[in-house]
Amino acid sequence: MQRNDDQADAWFHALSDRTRRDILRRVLEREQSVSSLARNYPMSVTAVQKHVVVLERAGLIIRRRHGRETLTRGETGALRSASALLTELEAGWRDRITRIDELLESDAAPASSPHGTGPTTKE
Amino acid sequence: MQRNDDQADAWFHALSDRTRRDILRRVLEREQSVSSLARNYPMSVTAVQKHVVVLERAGLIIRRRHGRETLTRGETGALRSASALLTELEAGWRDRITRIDELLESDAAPASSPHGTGPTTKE
DNA sequence: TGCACCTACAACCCTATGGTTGTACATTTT
DNA sequence: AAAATGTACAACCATAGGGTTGTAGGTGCA
Repeated sequence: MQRNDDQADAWFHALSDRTRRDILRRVLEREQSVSSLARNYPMSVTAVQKHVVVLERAGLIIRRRHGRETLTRGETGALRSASALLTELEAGWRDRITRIDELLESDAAPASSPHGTGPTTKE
Repeated sequence: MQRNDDQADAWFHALSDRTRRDILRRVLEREQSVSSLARNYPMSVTAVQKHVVVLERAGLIIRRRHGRETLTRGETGALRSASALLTELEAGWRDRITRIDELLESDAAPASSPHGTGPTTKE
């Protein structure tokens, strides 16, 4: 149950930055390398690379090595789950929200959760 | 168009904190005062009050004065819009995303947008 | 009137976040 | 082989974020 909160924290934090949302938009359309993505923004490649890492940790994208470049593609499953979570929140299905993992039909591996201990919010 | 990004920034930032998501969950069920909300969390009333303000600025909740207390209730319209945005993102309706305002059929007044200038992300 | 309660807000602290530059290394290309 | 490209990562900086305490004012009630 704590794990779901971590997951949601990561999702929404990743989505709270417009650059990251734009990156996500692009890699949902087609797989792209970091440097090709970076050309679209007024910031360093490193900055974009960091954004990509954040998206990856949140499970919103998947990266694979291809030669010297790292191709990135969007992970629609996680996005769908995030959307579903909001719908559940609105609907008040409080106790069903624990089942987020089952919503992920894709192979999205959430990777590590860098987010530390938050408030105990449990009830 | 910039306004939509501000709106989305506010939405997802507000949702990125588990305490705020929990507060939102509660006030979607029933209208509550700040101090009554605060009793559920291991933090000061002031901290909770700040969270409530963040949610309000994001347009996710609405507050009204009732005597000495400030009652808070959830705003389902904004939540629905945020969910719709994710769906659009996933579907790749890139140019339709500009219409967020129309998605808000409710009377959700987005209030002020304290979020400053971000990256130019436009394309 | 007096006291308790609810809220608001300023000031402060520490950590997280988004950005930078610089270095290092693997892969392509010439 | 040499140069260019793509990534990764460490170190650093400034600001935003989440928390605290303290002060102050409005409302309810004995």
